[in-house]
Amino acid sequence: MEKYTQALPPHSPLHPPQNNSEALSRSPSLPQPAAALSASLPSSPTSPSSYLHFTSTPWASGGSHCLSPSTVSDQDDLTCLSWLHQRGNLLPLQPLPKITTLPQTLDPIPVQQLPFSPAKPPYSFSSLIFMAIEDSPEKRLPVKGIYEWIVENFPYYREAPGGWRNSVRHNLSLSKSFQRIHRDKSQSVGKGSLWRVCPEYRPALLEVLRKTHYCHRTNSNLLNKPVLLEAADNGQNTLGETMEISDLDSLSSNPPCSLTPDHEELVPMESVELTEVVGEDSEKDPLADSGYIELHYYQYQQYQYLVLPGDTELDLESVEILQLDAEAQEAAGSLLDLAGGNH
DNA sequence: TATTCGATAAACAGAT
DNA sequence: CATCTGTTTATCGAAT
Repeated sequence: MEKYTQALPPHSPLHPPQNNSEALSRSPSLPQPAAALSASLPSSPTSPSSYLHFTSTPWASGGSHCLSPSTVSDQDDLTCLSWLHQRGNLLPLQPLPKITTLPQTLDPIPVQQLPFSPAKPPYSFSSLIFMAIEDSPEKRLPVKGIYEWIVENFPYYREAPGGWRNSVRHNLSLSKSFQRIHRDKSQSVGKGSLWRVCPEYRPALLEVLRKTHYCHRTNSNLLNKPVLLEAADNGQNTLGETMEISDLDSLSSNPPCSLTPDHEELVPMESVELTEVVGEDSEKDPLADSGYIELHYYQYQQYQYLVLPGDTELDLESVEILQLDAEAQEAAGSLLDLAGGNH
């Protein structure tokens, strides 16, 4: 099944069923980060003067990813690794277009001009909203921004009846995973509030995404838009068998998420250097644009995880998860502190 | 078979 | 006034 190569704490959202790797197994109290990190991170920690900027695509720009200057508020998330796209020395990634197979026009494409109808994405609305918000520079979006992100990244919704927008709003209101944030009236542009992901539900949302991805993959690039489109084109049921992952309710007993300030900033992780994370076909999906496919880096409780792709495949089936111990955290700039240190 | 969950529709109120 | 946003309720189908 899934290839995890380390030992996660009992409360890990990605606790592996088995196959703990001794080489990557970590105890928070046993510093040995170099070996752990070097297992998947070729280079070792170096200059603290280099920092990784956690940034992402401005939701309204519709343009390329991760090109906007980083601000403090841009860097508040541990899961978005869009900064990877900013650093040519880290990844052989270039800023990727959001949609490589569809014209990025503002005008909707008439259905009759499309060679086929895009297949409905397998993701639940919660996942779509999650991706949209996480792909925003400040990890918060207005409803309209969520709409636009979904339409931009999933052509299905470009043509779908408008009811899905109602579903988005319904999901935002109903789901505990999302928080409504009142806008600063002095700077408010547009109606409504901003929405963000409740930090405590982020691991679960990530897990849902990961499982959804895994369950629907037929190749290593399941989520690539071309695959989605080709599947629809060929009438293949590449994404047909939906498997709903509903583990969010397992968190329903958790204390209500707090409105702690976003984590942010610059994280010294010069050591992170990845190669071979992208195949020759660099067409990306929205998850990949946000770093979900290539790599996750997030905090859960007192632990932090660095989820790396496997040797060559860029899919979540073959990721490796590294639990960063205290020393690694220090080398990485103490992300615990950045995360608020409330765990 | 009952329950759960997600999707969908609809109604409504408030804000812009 | 129209539109958008947010909430709530209800229903349905699929999965468990």
